[in-house]
Amino acid sequence: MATTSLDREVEKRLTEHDIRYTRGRKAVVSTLASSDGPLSASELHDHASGSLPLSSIYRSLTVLEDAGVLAPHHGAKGLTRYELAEWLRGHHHHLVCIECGSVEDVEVTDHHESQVDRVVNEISSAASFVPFNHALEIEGRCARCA
Amino acid sequence: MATTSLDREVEKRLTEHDIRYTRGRKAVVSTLASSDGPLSASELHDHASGSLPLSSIYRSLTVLEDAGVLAPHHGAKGLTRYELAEWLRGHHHHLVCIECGSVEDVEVTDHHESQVDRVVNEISSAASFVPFNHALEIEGRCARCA
DNA sequence: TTCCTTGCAAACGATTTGCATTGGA
DNA sequence: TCCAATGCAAATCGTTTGCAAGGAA
Repeated sequence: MATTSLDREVEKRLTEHDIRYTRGRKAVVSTLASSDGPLSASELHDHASGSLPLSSIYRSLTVLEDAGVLAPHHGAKGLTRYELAEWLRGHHHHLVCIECGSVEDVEVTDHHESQVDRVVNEISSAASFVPFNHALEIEGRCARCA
Repeated sequence: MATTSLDREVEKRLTEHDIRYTRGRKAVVSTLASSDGPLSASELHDHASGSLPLSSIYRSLTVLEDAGVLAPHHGAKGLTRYELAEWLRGHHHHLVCIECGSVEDVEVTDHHESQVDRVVNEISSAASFVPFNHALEIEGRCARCA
């Protein structure tokens, strides 16, 4: 497991929070970094071939979320999947397949993003709501299932 | 429990699916109809003062979702909340409060909606994804918590 | 050494299901 | 009547937690 620049950024963030960057936590971060969409605890468990116990994965996920390294994504069947936070991965949206349940990340052009932002701000201010972030989820059939 | 036009629409839909529109199902639909946001099974249970057993509520939710009367919303803590489907409630988006966890519906003007639609279509086609629906979730602080 | 972290197993809470009973068309 | 729907209790499944052992500063 090579130390990447992402590792260094995460480590810096964790150090600021007095949290150690351990084997299990590194495994979770690096697996998520190489995934093209959010993963659940059990998917991470499978990916590690069962070497990390589920309970440890859950604990890592909680710690990393609290430290702002990961962001949760709540999906069908009550499954919570995690992905790297936006300051690490960049802002993106999700394509959720109604057929196979997969979630795929998509980058969005600045042009599109600014349009979404404007809509978000206008909707929010009309409702006296202070927007913090937004998520655009597109449901449909992925290239494989269509 | 008066029979509203909504009741008639739901009943028609259920009849087409050979499903009965019973007491428990009516209670679920009417509670959701008068709510200003999606509700979970236990919230519905509370709302009915415990008169409907949780298992029956879950079964009603499943049946009504399959019939296209309800739509699920997956939120924090793995909670699944339900709301009336769009053909009954109209298209809308959600304001999710990061402070109190409440989910509030917001109507969106046609102008805003068409902008979102365009972005959704362009993102999708670039990813060979066939969009079916979309959900814009705005996270932030609600008027009460801000 | 001193805490933080990990593993395992037991505990939890939301949701599902088996089965006998009830109820609606 | 007859089969779908309901209620209760037991079973599942994702997730959390207590506690003792292991590991990093």
